[in-house]
Amino acid sequence: MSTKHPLEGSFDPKSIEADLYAEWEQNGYFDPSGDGKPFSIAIPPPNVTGTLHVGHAFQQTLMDAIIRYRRMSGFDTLWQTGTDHAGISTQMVVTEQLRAQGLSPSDLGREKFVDRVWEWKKESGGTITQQMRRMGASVDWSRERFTMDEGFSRAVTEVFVRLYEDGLIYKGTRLVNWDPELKTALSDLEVVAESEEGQLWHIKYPLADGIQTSNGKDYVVVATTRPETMLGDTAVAVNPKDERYASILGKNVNLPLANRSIPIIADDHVDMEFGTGCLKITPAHDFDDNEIGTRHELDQVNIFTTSATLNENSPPQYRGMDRFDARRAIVQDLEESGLLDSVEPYSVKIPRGERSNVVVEPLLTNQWFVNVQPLAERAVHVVQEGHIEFVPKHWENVYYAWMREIRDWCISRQQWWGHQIPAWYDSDQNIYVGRTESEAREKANLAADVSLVRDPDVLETWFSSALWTFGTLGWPEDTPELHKYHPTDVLVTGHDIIFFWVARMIMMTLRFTDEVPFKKVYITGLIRDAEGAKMSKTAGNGLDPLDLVDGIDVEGLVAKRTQDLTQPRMAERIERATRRDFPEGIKAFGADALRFTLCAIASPASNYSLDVSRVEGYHFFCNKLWNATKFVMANCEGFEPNASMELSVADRWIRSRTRNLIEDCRRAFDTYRFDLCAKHMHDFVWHEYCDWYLELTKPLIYDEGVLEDVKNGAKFTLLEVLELLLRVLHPVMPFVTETLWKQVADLVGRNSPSLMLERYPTTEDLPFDSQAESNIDWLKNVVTAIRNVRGERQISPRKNVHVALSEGSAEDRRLSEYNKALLCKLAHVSKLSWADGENGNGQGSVQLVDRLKITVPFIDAEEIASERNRINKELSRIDKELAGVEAKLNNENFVQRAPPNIVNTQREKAVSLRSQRETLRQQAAQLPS
RNA sequence: GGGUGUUUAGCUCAGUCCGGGAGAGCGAUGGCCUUACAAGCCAUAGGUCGUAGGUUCGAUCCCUACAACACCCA
Repeated sequence: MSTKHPLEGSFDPKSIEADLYAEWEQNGYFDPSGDGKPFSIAIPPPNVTGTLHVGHAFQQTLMDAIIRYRRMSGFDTLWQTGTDHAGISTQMVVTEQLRAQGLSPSDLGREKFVDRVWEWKKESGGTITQQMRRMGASVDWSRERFTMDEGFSRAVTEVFVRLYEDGLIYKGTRLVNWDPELKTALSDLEVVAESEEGQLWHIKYPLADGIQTSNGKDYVVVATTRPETMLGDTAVAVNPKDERYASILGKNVNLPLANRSIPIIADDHVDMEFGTGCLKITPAHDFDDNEIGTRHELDQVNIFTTSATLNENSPPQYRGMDRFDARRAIVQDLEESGLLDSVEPYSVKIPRGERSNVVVEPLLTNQWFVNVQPLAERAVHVVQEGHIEFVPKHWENVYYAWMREIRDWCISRQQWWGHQIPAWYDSDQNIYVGRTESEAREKANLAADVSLVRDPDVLETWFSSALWTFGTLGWPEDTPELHKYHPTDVLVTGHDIIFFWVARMIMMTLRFTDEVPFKKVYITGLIRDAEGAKMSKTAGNGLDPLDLVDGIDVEGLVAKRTQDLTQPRMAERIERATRRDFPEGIKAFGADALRFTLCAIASPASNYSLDVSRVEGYHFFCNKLWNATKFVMANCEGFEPNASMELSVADRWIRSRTRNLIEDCRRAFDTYRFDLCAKHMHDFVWHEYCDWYLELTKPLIYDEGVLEDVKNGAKFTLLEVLELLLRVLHPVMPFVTETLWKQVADLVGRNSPSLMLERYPTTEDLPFDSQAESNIDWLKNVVTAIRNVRGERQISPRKNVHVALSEGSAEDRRLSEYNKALLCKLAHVSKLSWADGENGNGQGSVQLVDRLKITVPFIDAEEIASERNRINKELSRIDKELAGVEAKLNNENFVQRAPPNIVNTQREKAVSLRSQRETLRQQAAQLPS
């Protein structure tokens, strides 16, 4: 036992967080336990190559708050954690490592390469899980899963084979996003389209067979941002309503350079206003054109190799050229032959590979697809029927919109790292699918001497993460965990992956477990910087959550934000902005402060601003709590819980208010209003418990004249409420509350080994006490009124004043007598008396609390003028308010049609305002001139 | 072009289901080192609730149109 008082000094998050987390984890407090109702959350698995960014910190904080709240409420909670294998990212990381050693993946071969990836994972794949610990995430580490684990991989294979057997997986040649550098298909999410400066080329396509347009031209002009794709054109399209081209519909144009004749077709998709209203159609290299091509059964002419160089379908002079070289050559050739009509600057959305940053090419390739239409119907149904509920609700519409227009899902990737597709080919390219090669052979009754080659492709990462909720619980085995914790209760995730992940989880889980994956989906918005700008590496305005926890100096921050920029020229601007915004770097605010901030900004809006000054404010809040505990401990040392005691009105008041807090916080948690939850906690701790209750106990504890029983009552309540408070706050700020709780728990007879295993308070714990509440409300009003006068007149806090009360009700008299000691102490009043009749009028500053008149006598004549000003100001405020109330009451419609209680409220208000006005008018008249 | 969301104090945002007295934090200003906390205490100022209509006795709230901004889809 340390002899040093553990709460000496001020709050220092560093000194408490790491040890505490290790203690929780080692003691297995995060594991599911108890015989309560199960409650489970599956974490959106972060990328194993990733580091914790502010979005993770945000979502995980909310999940942790939920899971801690439920755990404390007696549920048998499982927070399932794990990471995904992030096919492309991981492969790139390891490829980069090899390159540093002068090796390439092909030098190693597939098997050895994959071994290297596993090695990497073992050594470096734990960064993000260590960072999660720093944030206090109470996930069940013992059940941590990885999408490439053996068990999970078995689930992936099982799903693939069953979908194939059911005819829902097929192989086909379709247009996909193709990364010509990584040489693989990409999902839409891995393609980032941003506006870039480009050009729009207007090209003349000569009409065939000597025909002419209605205005006598022997050519049409098409506009394109990608002139090289003209070599793959198989039609020119115009709008069927476009009279300019009606005469040439169905005729042909001679495609320049390629020397092919292609038809002029009509399609509604063509925008008559855009350019000349004439659209070149390249079905093999453009998604829109591909749809048009399908509608009109056009040929698909693929002119690119998988490296995006021109292939044998292009004229000989361009073959082997890179696509951008070809563009220059083609433009030049067109110009020379007089077919380039014009060129204009144009802003183009350029799709780039998220990882490789090269321009992504729509390319026809042979890929595996899931036919999702049959799965989608039921997935829509479960949401419509309320089996899955989106929070906030409006995201359901986004989900429906996507599901209505759902397209087949390309699941194959041309990579080595990932779940290799369980399909084999014979020499005739016949496909055999099975859980293993022998199963595939068996099913097809293949002779042993037929040689098979396995499909080299792997499944995309989203295919495996679609199985996350049930795959992590042991499926396809029929495990007890599946029965107990599936469906999970809530999924917390961002709106950016509703389609890629949420929708696919719903479809796959329904298909294979006949259950929904989760009952609720809490959709979070995007965290932006203090100015509301999107955080990005390019803009250099990102914040690392751990920098907010541990702090970082300005040099470190600048270095972090300017390294590895894709646009190095931004570095200077980023550095300037960073030095401007963070001249002293970022202080160490601790995990609790960051967590509290993240909860506080989690309103139902779809964007939030993360302002560092706000984190600092909540860091101060932690300190406030720390100091309040210090105060309580200093005054309650050796408190004897069995001593006889009497609760004062202040004690009864704070207990009643605490009950209110518990009710508010529970409701906020239950409705996922983390912002309101944080607000309730903050307001209560700061403005009720500290500002008022602690101050109210001082006279009770310090004054010698107070009965011992009353002192005991105050000490008891200080401890009792503090202990409850720490429990209420724990789900949001686990570290500081646990540290403080360990000081307090003994004194109130609580002996759980950890606060996180304690019971979350309920409204049963404390009574509502309306009498105490109105009593203290009165006291607060009167004290504030006197302080107001003191503030305005700049009366030193050290100088006690005399206060005269007059008018007011019998209840005012009773309360003033009852609360006299407290009132005098809090308002620094040395003499409080009731002035009868005319006595005291006109002698000082006046404040009104309802009809009670509070007079603080003047000290000198100079104060009189400012007092007159103050009264006039107050009178004009009252006049304005009264005018509004009277207007209502004079309106017959209001009196007759509004509910009686509303009318009464207004009447009472009018009476009170008139009386106040009268008192102030008299007061003004009596002021010495 | 289609859809969704946002618009409230200088800044960031609450304002709850179900209409009836405009709120918080930060910032600003003035006064205080009052023995838990200057990372603090006390007080003050500041808003025609985006615009225009409508419903209603009454609209920040419900309805319509418009504007600006953001995002998604094409």
